[in-house]
Amino acid sequence: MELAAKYNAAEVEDKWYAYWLDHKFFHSEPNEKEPYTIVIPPPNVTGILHMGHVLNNTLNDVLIRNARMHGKNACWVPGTDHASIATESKVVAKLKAMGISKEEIGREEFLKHAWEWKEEHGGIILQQLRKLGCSCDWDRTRFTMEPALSEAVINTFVYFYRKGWIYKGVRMVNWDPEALTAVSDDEVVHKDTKSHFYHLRYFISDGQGNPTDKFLVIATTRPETIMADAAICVNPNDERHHWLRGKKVLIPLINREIPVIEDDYVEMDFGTGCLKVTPAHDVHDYEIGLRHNLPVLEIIDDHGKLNEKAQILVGEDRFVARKKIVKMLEEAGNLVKVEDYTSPVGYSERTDAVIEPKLSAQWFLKMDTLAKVALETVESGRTKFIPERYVNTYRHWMENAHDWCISRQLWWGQRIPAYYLPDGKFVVEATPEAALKAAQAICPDIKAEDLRQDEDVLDTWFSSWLWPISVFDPEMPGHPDHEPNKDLAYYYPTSDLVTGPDIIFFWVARMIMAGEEFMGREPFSNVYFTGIVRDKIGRKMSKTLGNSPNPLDLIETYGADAVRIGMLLCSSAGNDIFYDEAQIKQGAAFCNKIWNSYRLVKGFSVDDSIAQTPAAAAAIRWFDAKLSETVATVEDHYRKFRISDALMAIYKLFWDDYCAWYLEAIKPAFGQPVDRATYDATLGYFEALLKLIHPVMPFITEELWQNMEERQEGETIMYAAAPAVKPFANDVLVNFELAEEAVNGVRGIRNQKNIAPKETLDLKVKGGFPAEVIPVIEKMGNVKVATVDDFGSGQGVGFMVRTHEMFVALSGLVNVAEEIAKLEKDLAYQQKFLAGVRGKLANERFVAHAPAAVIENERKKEADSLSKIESLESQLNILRNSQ
RNA sequence: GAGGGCAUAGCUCAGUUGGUUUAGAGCGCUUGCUUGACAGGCAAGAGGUCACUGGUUCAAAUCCAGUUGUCCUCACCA
Repeated sequence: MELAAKYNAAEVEDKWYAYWLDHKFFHSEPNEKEPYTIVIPPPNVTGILHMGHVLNNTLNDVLIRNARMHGKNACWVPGTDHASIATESKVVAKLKAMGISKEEIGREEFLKHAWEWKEEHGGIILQQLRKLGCSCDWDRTRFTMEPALSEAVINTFVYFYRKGWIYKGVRMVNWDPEALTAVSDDEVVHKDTKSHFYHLRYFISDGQGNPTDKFLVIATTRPETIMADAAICVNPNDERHHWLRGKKVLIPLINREIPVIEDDYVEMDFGTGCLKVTPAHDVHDYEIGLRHNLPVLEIIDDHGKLNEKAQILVGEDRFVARKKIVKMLEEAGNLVKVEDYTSPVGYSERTDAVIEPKLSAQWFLKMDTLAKVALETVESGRTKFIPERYVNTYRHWMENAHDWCISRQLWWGQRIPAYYLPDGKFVVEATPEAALKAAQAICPDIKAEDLRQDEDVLDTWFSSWLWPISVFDPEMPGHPDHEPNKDLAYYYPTSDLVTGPDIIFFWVARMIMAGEEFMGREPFSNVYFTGIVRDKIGRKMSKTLGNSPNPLDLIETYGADAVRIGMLLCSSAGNDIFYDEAQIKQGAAFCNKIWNSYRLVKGFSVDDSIAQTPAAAAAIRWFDAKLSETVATVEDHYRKFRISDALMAIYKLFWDDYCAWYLEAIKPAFGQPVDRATYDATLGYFEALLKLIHPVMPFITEELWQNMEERQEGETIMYAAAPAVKPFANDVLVNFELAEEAVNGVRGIRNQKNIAPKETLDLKVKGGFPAEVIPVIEKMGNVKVATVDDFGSGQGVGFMVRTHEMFVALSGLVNVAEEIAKLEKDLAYQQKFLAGVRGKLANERFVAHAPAAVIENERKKEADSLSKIESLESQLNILRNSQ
């Protein structure tokens, strides 16, 4: 096959991806082989690919392809997440643009729109993953809201309800006034926000609802909530306020009378020591209210606007109301002062709206047992975290886990299977039919139309926590007695999970809980936490900053292999990634290097009749060992999830060892053919290199592998066996390194003296140097080597390769005074070094305490140093005599 | 406020349980090369008081304590 002069990534990538798909190479079925399983962290169904996905899925693909080439039955299950809040708000926005509100059209109509949206946008991100080269088993693609998986979720709800771990309760929840739903504690982001501390004067009531001239001062950041005040609270130990005992005060502007109460919760030295208690609109106030039996008066509605119970400013948004009421308070003489104040305020993770604490009826799942078990899973090491330090974070959360608020006031999601009877009682059943039956057991006359299903849906994480189970066997969850089906029995537990640390609680922890609860064991053996992708100067990638490149543009420009390399190059586990396009360029350059190294070899003409050169023989002996050594290193890196180190080891093997040394050593002179043995060995090494790098660069490796010889239809590098480690002699490596250093020495001298590489030099080497690599030195250094006992008195420059002395003969080019100065400097250093080593060896305590190997090493240093000094002195003598 | 991570070359990072002289790599930088696959290349080179202070040890980038800087997680005071 002819090979293009340049690598055309776009063409090659589409061709081979289609080929892989056609042959179903990504598809896995249970068989007798050992499984290697990954479930994808399901991206939001409406999402589009960003750099974080690129990093995550490249890592996943590297692991899965590597496992496949190591003979495992590799299965990577893809899919998407219905992402209830994110998707619902997108659909709401779309409808809004069309002038439609969701309340107007109702639940069923809205869901139709949502499904339409899903059908239209849902597949995009999965298509984009194909561009990246991801070898997902697309036949197994799942969606968290597809019927089977939804059923699993509902069954799970029923299961926990029957177990008594799900309960409905009125709680203070985090209300998102924009999305109009409660969100869990974990979905609230606290941000320091500039606001004001308003000091307000509350007058003491005379008992008839009239103000006296006495007053107290409270400090608040939320003056718009004073109409909902139920009491003023002080610390019982605060003597400054004892005079207030039993008194009542009047809420400014509306003059409603409220009591002064005492509670330890109030800090004496914060603010004025007086706290206004607003049970309906603050979590702590709610608790104080419970302790003191205070009435709860809600004055803010679901949209964050004041309602009629506020009496004033009705219908105003809470923030507008704040501004207005401050003015009113000032005019009424209740405003003492305003301070600037910065305090943490909760925002909704999804909509960025300020969270409003709100009292409402929600469903909760008890966490205590689940968390305890899941903590043990990780502490025992049955699931390992990489990097390990995330175990600390995990433990902290697990030990403080609150019950999980699982209901959401949304429509896009699995609807809670609770059915209310007209009298307010409810039953929990998986289907309306079962619910009717259950209801009739309570109240025999009841009919289907009398039952009303709960309006709320379940938190998205309540479906994704089943992911490693439900993708294989959707019937499994909720039926603990159910025998796992064939797939689940084979693929569960999965092997590795690659995800970001930001969802360690949302998702990872909860999958472990579900895994332990339903399967009795961990859902995965290893969790690899990636870092967050940041830009070059460390900022998070974001749409608003515009610092996030479109991965598809990058793939188009540089090729998917280059993008994959670029992301992997500087991605050690758990460290944030500083994205820089230069890394992708480096990846593209590497593709180019691989391509051209193959073009060189392909261009050789082979002559079966000629013998192998000694240089080629030495190079082959060496590269054989070097390859094995590197493969061992790479495998070790993979085992430890040091993916970027594995990549770098292969990169250097390919570029430095194979291209710069091996190919140069075996390359025939221009116009000359190469012998058969060398040619075959070279192609063999090239194929091994392709296999080694294939998990990282799937496309170019397939292209070249297919080009190397006529392959059968259905053959692929994807299933080629990874190069194995063969035993090798270490001295083969050491001897070649000596040759490299000798060549480097000669090149250094050329550079220094401005001698053209073409000019052949005479190199004298003292006896004892390994003879087998001398042809390599001659070829690579363009020198004629003579092994001698003595360098004689000719002009030239000496240097040392470890303990071996070398001498390049040069006439007329040597500045004797300069050389002498250089040698003297080296000599001085060696003498100082020797003194250091001898000092150490003279130290009795060192000799007494240090292990024998360390002392032995010091003695070797001493001997080497002595020999170097001797050599330097003899060279100096020669030079001095020549003057 | 509580807990945790990190601090090594201009940048991004290794440094495998303390022991090779002068602490490594990739990129970048400097210098020189139409070296017959590749200028997306080749060759040579410069560049680091291992954040600071103290301690343990025969021996510390590595272990311990403190300081400073930085990042993250959790909680949150009205």
